[in-house]
Amino acid sequence: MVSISQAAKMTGLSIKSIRHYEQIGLISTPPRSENEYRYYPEALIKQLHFIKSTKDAGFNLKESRALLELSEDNMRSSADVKHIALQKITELEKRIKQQQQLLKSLKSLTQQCQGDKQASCPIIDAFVK
Amino acid sequence: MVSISQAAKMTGLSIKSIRHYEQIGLISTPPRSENEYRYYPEALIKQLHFIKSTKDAGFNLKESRALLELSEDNMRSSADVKHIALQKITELEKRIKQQQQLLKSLKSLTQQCQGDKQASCPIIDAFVK
DNA sequence: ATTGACCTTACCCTACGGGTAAAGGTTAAA
DNA sequence: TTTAACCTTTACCCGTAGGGTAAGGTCAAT
Repeated sequence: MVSISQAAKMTGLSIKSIRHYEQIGLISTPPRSENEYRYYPEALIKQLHFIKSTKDAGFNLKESRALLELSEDNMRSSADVKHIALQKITELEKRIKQQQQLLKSLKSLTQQCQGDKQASCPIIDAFVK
Repeated sequence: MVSISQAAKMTGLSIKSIRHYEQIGLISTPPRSENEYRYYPEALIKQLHFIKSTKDAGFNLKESRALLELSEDNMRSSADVKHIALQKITELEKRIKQQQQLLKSLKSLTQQCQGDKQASCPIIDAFVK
């Protein structure tokens, strides 16, 4: 009979997030006590743990949903899981490269900038062009 | 007398974005013709160009706003600009590191996964724990 | 006169909750 | 018994940076 705040503490999620996941149908509907308070049986805590893990691994809620469904599907093939992971890897690699590019040009501009009281600034100049 | 679609083409922004920037007060209010169509004088096109450049450099609209204000401030000190750039650099470095961590663990998990018809999958196992 | 391309406002949608309100429940101590 | 402290509920608005779409006004050419 764990309450939502206890579930939050146990899983590392916020109360807000837990209710949000319920609202979008990501997790099963928790039973309610007489006073309408949600409570969370084992199975639900496990779902929440799972979601937290996938989130920590960089997946968004849509991907977390797919992974959760796969995790609960005894007939799944590991190929399907691997596919999702590989997509995320590709995405991460692309994003990282982009950001490294940005970082590089930003660093270069910043090094050229005096950073003093003068108004002249190569960073601004680069954006005005 | 360039129209909004012409302004969009000239700057590489979307029409939607241009109207959005106006709505949030990021750029000056464009004058309207008799039929209420917006049109964009030189000065506005320059602002839009500037915003596009800062966006491309990885800044968000709040930061773009600050940079645009600095760019139009003759009394600015380049130190203020450099400060914003340095913050962004720190942020980018942090994000890149995080994502590299995620990428690493995801790659490791994925390599352990057979990716066949079997259900057993170390990726799922990692999330269940 | 009609078509197609353009413009307008207005509304809903995204992801992931944070913040807050207003209302009510539970528990333990004074 | 009351009170305080803490818990829960629903419900709304806020942020990012616009995308999508509807419904309608305008313009130039056919």
